[in-house]
Amino acid sequence: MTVFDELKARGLLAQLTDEEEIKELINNGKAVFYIGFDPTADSLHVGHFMALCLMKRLQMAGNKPIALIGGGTAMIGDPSGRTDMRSMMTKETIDHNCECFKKQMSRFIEFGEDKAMMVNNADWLRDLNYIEFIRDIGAHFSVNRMLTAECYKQRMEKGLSFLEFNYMIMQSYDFLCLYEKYGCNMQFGGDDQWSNMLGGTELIRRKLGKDAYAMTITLLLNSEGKKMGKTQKGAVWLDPEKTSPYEFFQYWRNVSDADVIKCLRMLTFLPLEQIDEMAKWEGSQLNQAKEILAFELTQLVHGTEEAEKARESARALFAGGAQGADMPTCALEDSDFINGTIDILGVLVKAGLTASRSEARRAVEQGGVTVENEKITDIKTTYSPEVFAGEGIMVRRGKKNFKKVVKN
RNA sequence: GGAUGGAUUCCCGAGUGGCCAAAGGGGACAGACUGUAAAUCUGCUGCAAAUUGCUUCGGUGGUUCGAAUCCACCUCCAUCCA
Repeated sequence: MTVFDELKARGLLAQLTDEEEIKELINNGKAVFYIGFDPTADSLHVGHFMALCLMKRLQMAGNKPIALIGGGTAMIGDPSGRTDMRSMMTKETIDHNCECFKKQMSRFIEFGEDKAMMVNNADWLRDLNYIEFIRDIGAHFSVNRMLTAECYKQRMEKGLSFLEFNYMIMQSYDFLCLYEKYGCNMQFGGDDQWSNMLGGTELIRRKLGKDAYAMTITLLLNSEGKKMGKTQKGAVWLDPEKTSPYEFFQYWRNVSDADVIKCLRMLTFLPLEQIDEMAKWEGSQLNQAKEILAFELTQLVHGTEEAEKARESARALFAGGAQGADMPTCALEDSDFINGTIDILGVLVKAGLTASRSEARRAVEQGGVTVENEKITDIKTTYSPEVFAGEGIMVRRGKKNFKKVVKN
């Protein structure tokens, strides 16, 4: 199966400028392509992960990837797919985030001579001369056309600043620069980037009279049409400090039935035949598919060892087997004890299982708190330091939030 | 620059002097049922030393016994006119 066919079969392809031409290029390893990542946070998340996987797949087929970090474009903020303006980030924050991105990306993609390349558009965007730029580049853009672009339409109601309006031009200019410097003839990105990407191919045509191509990846939406990889706490990060391997595992372990197969196809490297086989599973059997999904992804992101640990912990907790040694743990200090005891509310807050004592109180009152598999019903329950000695105790809020609490 | 409308809790949105920690909906969280899924039902949703106290309705001052609500100024947003 060719790369192109595989991508298609996995449902990764959304929109393409020229299917035949792109197929030809990537199947024969003739593409030099780039994907842009705006450093809007200090860690990559699942959305980026899909793009990185795509890079990897294409690299394996002999194509040359360029990872572009948007140290320049992040100064503006992409209005695509947003209903409100992004908050402005300082240069320092952006630069810090760029560094974080670089580190994380190197774990997935091999960079170096004849391998993948990493560039930062801050290098050419931040020092642009305004007048020169708008004469050279701005002249090729029609405001009328731009306003009809989907990414701006959404913002026509809520308001769009001139700053953000320029984002498309910057991204188009990136493509032009990469084309000229490195012969980059293709751009990939999320489906919400489509109009920005078209801006680039068009700019190259107008400016240089050459053809360049663009292709978007399907956005990973759940069955309710919401972007996956987001929780109420925020994104599911790839940084183990921000989203622990266990939490990461659990996120995928908990996707709904309707989404498992799609996720397996789009995110994992498992052979399609194997996934097709799983697609036949029904009912509770799908639970196994979820574990496979969670394991595969955790392995890709955090390595085999962490993936196994996460799987063991999860099995232990939910299947009621032996307690996993790698449970998320929280240690109490002497100062957490008042008059030699700590109450259940204090334990919950300290363990990060609830945000406040009020919330902890509610959780207990509603019968959602369990300590060492015994339901706690009295909010006045207290514990002395000895209880936490050695292995510590298992505190649980709700079905899926566990923490082992020990004392130093 | 001018005119008008607006800013309320995680989000949408009601509230135009005390009965307001603030209706209703969504979401989140917890319980039941299940398969760590979905759907459904129930509870719950500012903080705390918890029949009470404290902080919150864009910001700062003011009027009043009492302000989310009235007044002044400021900030931001939308629409129309330039």
